[in-house]
Amino acid sequence: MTNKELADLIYPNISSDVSIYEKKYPERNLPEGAVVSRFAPSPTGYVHMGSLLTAFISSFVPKTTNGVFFLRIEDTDGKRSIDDGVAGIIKDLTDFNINIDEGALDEHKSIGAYGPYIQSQRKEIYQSYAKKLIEDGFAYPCFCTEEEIDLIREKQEHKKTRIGYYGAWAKCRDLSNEERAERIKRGDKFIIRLKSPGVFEKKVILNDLVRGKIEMPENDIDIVLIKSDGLPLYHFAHVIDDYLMRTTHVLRGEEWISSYPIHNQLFNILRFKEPRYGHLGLLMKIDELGSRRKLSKRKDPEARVSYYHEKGIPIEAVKIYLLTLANSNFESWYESNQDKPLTDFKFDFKKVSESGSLFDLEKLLNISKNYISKLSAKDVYKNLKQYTKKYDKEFHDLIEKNENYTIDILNIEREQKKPRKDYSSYGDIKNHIWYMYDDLFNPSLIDYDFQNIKNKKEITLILNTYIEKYYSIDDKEIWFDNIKKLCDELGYASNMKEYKDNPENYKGNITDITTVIRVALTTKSMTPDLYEIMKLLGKRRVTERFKLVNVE
RNA sequence: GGCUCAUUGGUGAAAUGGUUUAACACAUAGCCCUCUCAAGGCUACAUUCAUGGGUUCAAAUCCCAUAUGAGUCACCA
Repeated sequence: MTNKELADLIYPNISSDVSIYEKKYPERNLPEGAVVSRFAPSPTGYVHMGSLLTAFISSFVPKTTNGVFFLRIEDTDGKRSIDDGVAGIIKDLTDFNINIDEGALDEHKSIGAYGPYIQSQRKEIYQSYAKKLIEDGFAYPCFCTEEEIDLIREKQEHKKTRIGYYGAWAKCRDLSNEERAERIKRGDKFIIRLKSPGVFEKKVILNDLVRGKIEMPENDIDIVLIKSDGLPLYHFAHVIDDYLMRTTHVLRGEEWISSYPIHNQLFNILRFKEPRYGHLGLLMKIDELGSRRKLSKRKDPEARVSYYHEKGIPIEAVKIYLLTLANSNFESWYESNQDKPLTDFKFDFKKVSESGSLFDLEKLLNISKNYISKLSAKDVYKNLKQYTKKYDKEFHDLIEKNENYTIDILNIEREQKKPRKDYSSYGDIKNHIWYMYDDLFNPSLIDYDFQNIKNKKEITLILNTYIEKYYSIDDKEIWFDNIKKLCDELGYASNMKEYKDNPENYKGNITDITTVIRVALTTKSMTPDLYEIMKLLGKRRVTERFKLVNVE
């Protein structure tokens, strides 16, 4: 019995003429140096930050080279796929402004001429190539059960030899076609395995975009090509898809390095042009015991893309952070090109970190702080409104009701060469400005702490004297002069240098006085510029809040 | 266990055989400025690049061994 006859028996309704696919998906007509890259996740739930990083880089490079970035859904494992998985991925991507040129839009729709972009819809293509491989003697049906495979592994472990289905261990490899046909006709379950021509002692070299040359043994394992459900395994699907979709650059996590020999072998056997590979370091985190480990979706909230939305960390800041992790020369580039779009940055694979980066939330927050500080108050307001609409409805309604007032608050010490950097995220803003709103200002719940001045009578005296004789908010200098006069009248030093020289001459100094006023107005001893706050509060509210203190 | 990769300060890292007594950024500490805070300015923070050998006039940079960490060895991706 010939291979062809066997192949026809296995796939009677599939054509092994793969040239139709070659014609259907021709080489792309793109300018010299254009990169075609892709993001190929499984729909297993929300996107991991590490995946987002590779997705981001994958989308970034085509943009700077006039190439194509596409999305392919790898759902060949029915057990892992979840409902709405595709929608979740697309949402995470669009939330991070990662736009695809081609690919799946949802379970049924897609854009681009190289589809379908969902692997479960490409079954026939894979089977067609599998059939061809059987005809050419590079693949065969394997009837081993799970138990038999386990047994082989046990024996190998016992003998301390390499584990896997290869060489003499591959029981079904040397079955005769007659025997194969007989078992198929008998209805035995089977899968399609590669008849690997590899020799373990020989080496293959991966010329990695980020790591340079890596030498590995050839693959000699008869890996599974097609599972018993008729769908391909990752390796087979990857090779066929990225060839047919004319991918030029495959960017993926470093966990894939060790399967490169398989991919290389498959590309050779199928006579496909191999794409370039870039293996990115994994995102790490220090765990409770002080050792490094992979950032885990299950254990670490910050591994989830949704975490940043909940916190209100600007997408742009996360992108900037991701780029600083991804490319070591990005940070200095950004430093001097803040006004330019991120896509102007020339991404360099050689500048990609080879070891896994520690994910540093602190640094991200700092980047976020800087980023927010450079926005206009109006933009901050807009983003804050959008954020609170979803995560803090009460505050959302409040700032919407007081739009201009809120913008004024957000503008405090903003329009200057070195703006304040108070807010590390939109979720953080309320903590900084809640006291500006009467609705949130509930001093009955709070203990005032006036710091140095503890005497209630003295506090009342300061506040009363101030409001009666020295209150003024027309001009910052006059305002400050008045505070100084208040100090002089009550026996506090209005000049700090003088106070430092002769502290015994005074009851205290100007900072004690401003602290009393500040705490009375805000309950906090640390706030932005007091003058600005009073100006926005206005005399009515200042008086009211002073009275609240007096009541005590 | 086999194979593979990695290892520079608290963190991200630069440097790829010689202007390095290791850049820059975050964090930390101190000082200055100052109505508080934040910001900003200044200063401090690895005599040393996991350890041990070797090559070289010269090594964080090349080689070997050891240690540690990571990844991978599925009809998962």
